[in-house]
Amino acid sequence: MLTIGKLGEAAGVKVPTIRYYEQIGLLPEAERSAGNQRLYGRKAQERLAFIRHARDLGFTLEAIRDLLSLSDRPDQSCAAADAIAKAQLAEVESRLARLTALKAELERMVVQCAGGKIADCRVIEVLGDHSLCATDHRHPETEATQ
Amino acid sequence: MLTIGKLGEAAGVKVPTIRYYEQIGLLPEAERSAGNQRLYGRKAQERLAFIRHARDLGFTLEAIRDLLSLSDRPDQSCAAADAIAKAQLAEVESRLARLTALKAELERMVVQCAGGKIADCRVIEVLGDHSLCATDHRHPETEATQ
DNA sequence: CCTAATGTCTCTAGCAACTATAGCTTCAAG
DNA sequence: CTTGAAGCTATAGTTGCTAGAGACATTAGG
Ligand SMILES: [Zn+2]
Ligand SMILES: [Zn+2]
Ligand SMILES: [Zn+2]
Ligand SMILES: [Zn+2]
Repeated sequence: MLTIGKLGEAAGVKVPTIRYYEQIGLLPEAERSAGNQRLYGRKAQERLAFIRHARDLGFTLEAIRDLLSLSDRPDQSCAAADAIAKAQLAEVESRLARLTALKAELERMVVQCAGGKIADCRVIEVLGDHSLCATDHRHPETEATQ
Repeated sequence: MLTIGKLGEAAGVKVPTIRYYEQIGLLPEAERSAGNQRLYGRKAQERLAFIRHARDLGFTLEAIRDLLSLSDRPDQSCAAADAIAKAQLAEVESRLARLTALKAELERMVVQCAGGKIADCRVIEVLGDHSLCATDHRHPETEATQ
């Protein structure tokens, strides 16, 4: 059995984060020692590694909660799990597209500035006027509504 | 002079967001009408457009605060402004690199799953074991939402 | 001129996913 | 046996908003 510190070290997760995961019900309540300290076995370790890995891949805690409860029912179809992964892939792809546009725009700004006074700074100028931009990089949420 | 609603419409910023920007000192306190409602002129409109555009390009409010105070001093060198833009570009580039690795890993997961029971699901399997991954996508830099 | 509908006001609380602090108790090494 | 690290709980802070409650202001229609 591991203490919370050892578990965190093993999984690459900070101690307060583990307690936070327990608090929100992502990890079950840990066993306690005689002195009221949390103790973890192999199962908890695997569960935390799963969470950590999914977080690294950008899944939200809500998605991870669903994936975990799916993984607890090995006999069922994996369609739901695959759908969550596909949604996450789509999310990553859309962020990638947006960031690519952002990068292009930022590069343009930075390259075009000759480096003089603020009054002539291309960075400041472009920030004040989107029509100087080459791409439409506006935020999806705000461009769709209103 | 515009009311807060008209200003928000013009700039593509929601009304509570404008009040929030004032509250945190990003926008100056607005003039008020006889009935205590906020009124905005051309200068405020430009400032808000600047903020909106910089947000769209992924700058933090803190960076925008600095950029705004720089843009208020047109005689000074623009080196500081350029540095902020370059830092933002670097940030975007590093997020792009990470997201690219994530995308590859998610694609692999999704493609490899044959779609049967959870017990055989490649998605669940890979999430539980990073050593099944082809790339090292770890190290979670702050996953800012954009 | 009155009324109804919308717009605006302040204030508070909530969202994700942690992170940090304070003030304790428990544990392990020397 | 003492000391310092590690653990405990509870609360508050982070970023950039967003949502709600309950009251006041403004505007369009009849
Ligand atoms: Zn410049
Ligand atoms: Zn632009
Ligand atoms: Zn599957
Ligand atoms: Zn991995």
